[in-house]
Amino acid sequence: MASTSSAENDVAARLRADVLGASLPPASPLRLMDLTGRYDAAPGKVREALLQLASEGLIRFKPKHGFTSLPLSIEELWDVTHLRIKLESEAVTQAIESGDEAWEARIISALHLISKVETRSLKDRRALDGDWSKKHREFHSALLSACPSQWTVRFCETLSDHAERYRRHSISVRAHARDIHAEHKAIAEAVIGRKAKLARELLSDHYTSTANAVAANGDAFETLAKKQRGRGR
Amino acid sequence: MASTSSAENDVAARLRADVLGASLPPASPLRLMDLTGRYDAAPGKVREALLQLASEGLIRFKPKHGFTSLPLSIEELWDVTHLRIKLESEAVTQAIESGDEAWEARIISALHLISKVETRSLKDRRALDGDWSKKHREFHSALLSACPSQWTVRFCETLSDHAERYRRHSISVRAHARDIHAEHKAIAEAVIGRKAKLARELLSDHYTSTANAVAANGDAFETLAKKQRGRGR
DNA sequence: CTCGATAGACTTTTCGAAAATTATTGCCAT
DNA sequence: ATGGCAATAATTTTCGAAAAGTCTATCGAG
Repeated sequence: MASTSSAENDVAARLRADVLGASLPPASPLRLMDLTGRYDAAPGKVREALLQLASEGLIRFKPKHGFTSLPLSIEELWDVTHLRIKLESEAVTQAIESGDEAWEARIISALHLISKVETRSLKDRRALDGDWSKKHREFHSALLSACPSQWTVRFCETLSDHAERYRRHSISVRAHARDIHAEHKAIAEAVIGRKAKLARELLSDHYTSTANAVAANGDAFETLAKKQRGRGR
Repeated sequence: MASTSSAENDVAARLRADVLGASLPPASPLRLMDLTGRYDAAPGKVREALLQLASEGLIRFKPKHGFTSLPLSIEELWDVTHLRIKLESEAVTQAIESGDEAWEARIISALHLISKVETRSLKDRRALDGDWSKKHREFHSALLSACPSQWTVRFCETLSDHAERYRRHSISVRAHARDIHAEHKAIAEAVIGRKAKLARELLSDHYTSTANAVAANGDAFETLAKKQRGRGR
């Protein structure tokens, strides 16, 4: 979360991208030796990366039984979504109160970069998901970057990761790209215009409709999870 | 947080107790080899424990420079306190809505155990801090144990750890023992009586007055922190 | 006397094989 | 057939020495 300095710990970063990016099936065991092969790293290094992800709640760890990816559940989806709305609304309100021009510039910059990726994705329509997700994350992070409460933004980032895991597991991000971009633009304008109440409402709608879209495909992963669970025991 | 299975990983538990219990000075480097001696464990094991604490934000980690304990700052104290009030109020409200008899029993049980420790501390007045803190933590945990939002509970526990770090660094917990016990009793009664609004107010007062007591001694650790910081660079 | 570079000491980090633990398979008795 | 038991296989965990990196102190030049 705060400790991965990008170039430093490559394995942890790639592993996280795979967990978040739905490259790994949910609720399945993550065998240490498979991963040493997959990432070409020493067992100890992989173990360290796995432990780090476990501490963020992205995977589960049972002391002598190894690691497993988490199942997806509709209840947790809504838990994450509701809490995220609550915390992020608060964070944005505080950011609006104490944000300066540099903060506004960061938001506009991030919004621009998202739209760049989106236009690019019209031509080259595969595998932009990772790129788009990164810019999307940075946009929401920019919104919160003027919030004086470090703990609030930290929790928001954690929830953001988990929300992304659900999003990437169920829907193709490009599916509703146009709508989403309009929403982002509206949010950015409300925030920079210092309209806290409007911003909160837009943010709430934004996350709620995303969660609804995920939940619509939710039956799929619910049954999948059950199947996996049944096999596991 | 969730991954330490008590007896399993001894070093991490002891290290955490020392960080929370103010046995280690704030804002000072945690040298790997010192700790291997202190806990009589292999370097790798200590490193693992250190990384775990770093992921919880209890210590800082710079990739090739090792670990340092965190400084104490009044701003962070209030950040933790305010967010904790917000989240824990919400969690208690939800717990009140959906708690059953077993939940009520857990609260009463935990309250009883606290008072036991407090009466015991009248005779044997030293080194009960660790024991009292443990029971105190369990009481607040019991309050939240019927909250259906796992994420809210998890964040509350993280904040609870950090609040304890501040408390233990500045004031002797027994100092206001009688007042605190009355507060706990009042909170328990409000919660079990399903008076959500009252419970929220009491909880808020409880944490605010603790934070005030810590902040009153705050000048001490602020100057200490400055001295350490000046020496460090 | 100040500044910069180089050598040395000290810390952290990595790696891979050995050890401990758990899961699986095949077998025998009931 | 079924249920328990033992041996085997697979996997995780540990350990310590070697390697890479960082900080400090000394020495020489300007």
